[in-house]
Amino acid sequence: MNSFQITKKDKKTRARLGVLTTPHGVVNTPGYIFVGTYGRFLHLDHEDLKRTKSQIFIANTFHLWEKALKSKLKEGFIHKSFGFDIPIMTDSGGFQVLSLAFGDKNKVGKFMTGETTDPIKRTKIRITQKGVHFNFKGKKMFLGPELSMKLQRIIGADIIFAFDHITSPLDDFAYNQKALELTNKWAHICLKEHEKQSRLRKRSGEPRQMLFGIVQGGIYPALRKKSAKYIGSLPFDGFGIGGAYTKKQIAKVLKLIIPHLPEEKPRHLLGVGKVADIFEAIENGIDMFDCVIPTREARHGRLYTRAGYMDIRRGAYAKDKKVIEKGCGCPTCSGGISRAEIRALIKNVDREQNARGQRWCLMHNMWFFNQLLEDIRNSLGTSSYQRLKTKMLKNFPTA
RNA sequence: GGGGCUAUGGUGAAGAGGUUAUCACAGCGCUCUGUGGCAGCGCGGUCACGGGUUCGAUUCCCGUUAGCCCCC
Repeated sequence: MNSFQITKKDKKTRARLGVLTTPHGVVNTPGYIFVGTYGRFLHLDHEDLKRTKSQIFIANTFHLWEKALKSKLKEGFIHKSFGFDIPIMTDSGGFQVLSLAFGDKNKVGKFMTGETTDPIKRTKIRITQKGVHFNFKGKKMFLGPELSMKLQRIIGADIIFAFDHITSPLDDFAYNQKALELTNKWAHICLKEHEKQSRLRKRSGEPRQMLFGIVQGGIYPALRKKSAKYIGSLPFDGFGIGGAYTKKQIAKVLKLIIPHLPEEKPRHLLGVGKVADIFEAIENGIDMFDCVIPTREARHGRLYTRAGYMDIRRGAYAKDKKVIEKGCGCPTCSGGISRAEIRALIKNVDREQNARGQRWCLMHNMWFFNQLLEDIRNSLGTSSYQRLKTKMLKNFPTA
């Protein structure tokens, strides 16, 4: 029921085309994975999502934790409770609890944008061999590999991730080395617990979930290489590449680790997906990636067109009767919804009106990225791929 | 014709005799990378004009102009 077939390999790069099959359908790769943290997309219903050509999405264990435990749905919680019948994956929650310590003040998140070089002080969380203790909304909580596997089994996505230890770009080699040891240890615990959970699922007739291991190692080549070799040798169904980076380091990291991962298994780049990143990742052998950018920016009124960004809130669009992008096949543009109409809605302080505006923006951006990926898949290995890449990099200069 | 009130960035407002004049909305620009939501950050003003009081006025006084209101 679960499988990954590589259908074509590019001769010049590490790029490949593939088909990932899950119990809820297939995913053509390389594919874009939108982030629906709470198991759904704000302002979009199931039909809306389908109309954006979305093949799959990713939700989050940390955010679904409580709801899943309270749910009376014993099997297939995530698909049943939100009514989506496409493939879904869940992140382990590791990133969420560990990045609590990164802190906003340092401007250190997944990417470092601040100037600071002060090391991270993890005062808000306590990391042990078993997992992460942290405070959340005034409550003492704990999440670790074993619990994450249990939760992800209950949530019931088609693909789940191992619980890993992400580091910050500000962590030194020694810290990254220690963190990597934990990630490796936790990988074993996840595999073991996953087998246990899979037997439970089998007993109730549920299909096996694919488990992806995660490569870490920060910005240190030696650690990345070591991590890729080690995690790649374990019996995971696929691999995620995790971590926080300074800008422009993703490509270097990918070049280093991809050769050490099993060719026949899918590779997922976690949390990265600006336009330029897409090409970089695919050419380095990535099959899928998730990113909040398309949906978050849509909610903020930044729309994507082949000619570049467009902030629909600008006054210039107040009386613009044109659609966002001529010839675009998205539900918004093909439905003839004008720029002026979308602008008026998204600028409206009324919650419902605003939500309607966000819905048009979301569907457009999601379509844009799905269509871009489809075009990439169709053109890979030909000169039109290069033309597409050149054009896109020119029109989306900000990484 | 007489009397009153007001005059602060694009708009609506706040403000105090003395360092970088406040807020909201609009405008413009930037940002968003393992996301919940009308986002965040930044840039636009010398406070109608002329004169006076004062060490010093956008803030006090007079006049001009404009707008609003009342009376004849």
